[in-house]
Amino acid sequence: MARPRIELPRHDGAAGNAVPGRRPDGSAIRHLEFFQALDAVERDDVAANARPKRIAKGEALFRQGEPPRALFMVLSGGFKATQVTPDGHQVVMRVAGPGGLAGHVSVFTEKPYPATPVAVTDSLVLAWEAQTFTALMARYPALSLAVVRDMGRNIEEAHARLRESSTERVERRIAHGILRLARQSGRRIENGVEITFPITRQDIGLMTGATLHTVSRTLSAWEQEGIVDGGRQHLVLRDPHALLRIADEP
Amino acid sequence: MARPRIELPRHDGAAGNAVPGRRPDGSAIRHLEFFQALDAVERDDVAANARPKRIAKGEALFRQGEPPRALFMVLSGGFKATQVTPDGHQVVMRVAGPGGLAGHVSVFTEKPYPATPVAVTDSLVLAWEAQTFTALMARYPALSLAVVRDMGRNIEEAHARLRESSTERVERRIAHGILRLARQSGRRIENGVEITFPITRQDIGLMTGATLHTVSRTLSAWEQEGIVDGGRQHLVLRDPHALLRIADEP
DNA sequence: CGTGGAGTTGAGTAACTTCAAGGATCGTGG
DNA sequence: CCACGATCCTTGAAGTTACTCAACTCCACG
Repeated sequence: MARPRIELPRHDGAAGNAVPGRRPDGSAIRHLEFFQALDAVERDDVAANARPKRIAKGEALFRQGEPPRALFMVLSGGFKATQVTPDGHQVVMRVAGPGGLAGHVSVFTEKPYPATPVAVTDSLVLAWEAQTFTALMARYPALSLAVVRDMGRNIEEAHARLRESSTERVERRIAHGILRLARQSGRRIENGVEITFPITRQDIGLMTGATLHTVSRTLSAWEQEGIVDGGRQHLVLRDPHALLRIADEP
Repeated sequence: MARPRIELPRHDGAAGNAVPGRRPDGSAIRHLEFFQALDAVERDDVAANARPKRIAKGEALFRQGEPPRALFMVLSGGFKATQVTPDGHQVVMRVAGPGGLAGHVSVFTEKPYPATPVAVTDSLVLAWEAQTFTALMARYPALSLAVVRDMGRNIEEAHARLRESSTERVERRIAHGILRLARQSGRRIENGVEITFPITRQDIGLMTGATLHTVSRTLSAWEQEGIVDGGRQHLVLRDPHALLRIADEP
């Protein structure tokens, strides 16, 4: 699973990290759910128009405020997109794993990127120039529909979080946040579900609208009850069903 | 501006309220920002495939939980989309005025409608069958791009609210909520901006994650300071600049 | 002219945050 | 290989925001 650490990031940000070697074809994206509705020819063309890039752990794909020149799809690794408010607060808007799009919203609305997606692991992404991708969408209706479906899911998730954050107490929000993470990057193990995404208490707080203190306290309590098993940047759900109960009941 | 009260809603919900008279052509939608990127021929075809419907004040366009058979565009009037949580809480997810889409997200994700949009005034909408609209999108790339742009804005708004609800105090959230309303349905008047959308304190609370009590207290305080002028289901911003200050400063 | 939805206002309190301090774990360089 | 700095995590105590509970007023409409 561990990908060899890459040499050194050149320049700042994502610039100039193109993967040496062959240009991508359909085989790189065939397995992704996002592209299922495209046929082989379409996938090849879409992939051929992208540039692959490696992003080292801790590097940003792009930065909040920059004009949206490109849009990305995560092939491997993962990103957390954090937004900084004018007064210095931070929020984690989204975590994206393999198959996730990033930067597309800004490309379509033609407004600056609203957040900074930072790689939480060494990652591999495909990058399309803004105009290239919209041209592809015009050419392949199936691609447009895939985008629209993906954005629809984004909206539903955002609305779910919105609903949670204004009707639910912290404990339940944290439960929901963790379940969402598990759904997105959980792996069944021995006895439980492991969250493969490296994430701190702080991050969970920024995702659920709580302080890291409250998150820590809550997770400690759950650990007492055998519901989860925590570690540094690491979390295992021992009893997901109990979490579901906390998330959905009184 | 006042549209004559329509006779009587037949059946329940939105069924059977088709407007008698001519089928729509491009002229019905030409002025809407959403359709700007389409040419006249495309607009005609898109409009010709829609059915116009009148929805009386208080009626629902569709109901949360129903399968998404159609998607709608508001031509006149307005809707507030409220979602009811499993445990009985309510949230106002969105208000839509002329030019706003409704139900599209569910059509694309193929999941049940997540909320119930209720007309706050007698309203006129266009309705497209789900398959009809996706077929139109496949035929006209410009339509796809318009949809994608609109959804992008939805996402940005949802994220903005999400950020607000987890980093800001009630007073600022209320300020933001009211400014958002004003931007969407505000009308410049004598001295100030009137919110034409009929809305209760309760609704504002459900939009901003506050109780109606807190909203009432806050608005009362602002009224004292001459920032707003309130009435029953009615609100005038006397000093929008002051609200901006409250929304964006310490 | 009464009824019910909408709005106002006060008092008490719970849920979280803030403030504060210390402990655990990682990885890096000597 | 071990020491040390930087993160990350834990836990206690004090402090506040905004919610809950409760009572009352105002207005629009039939």
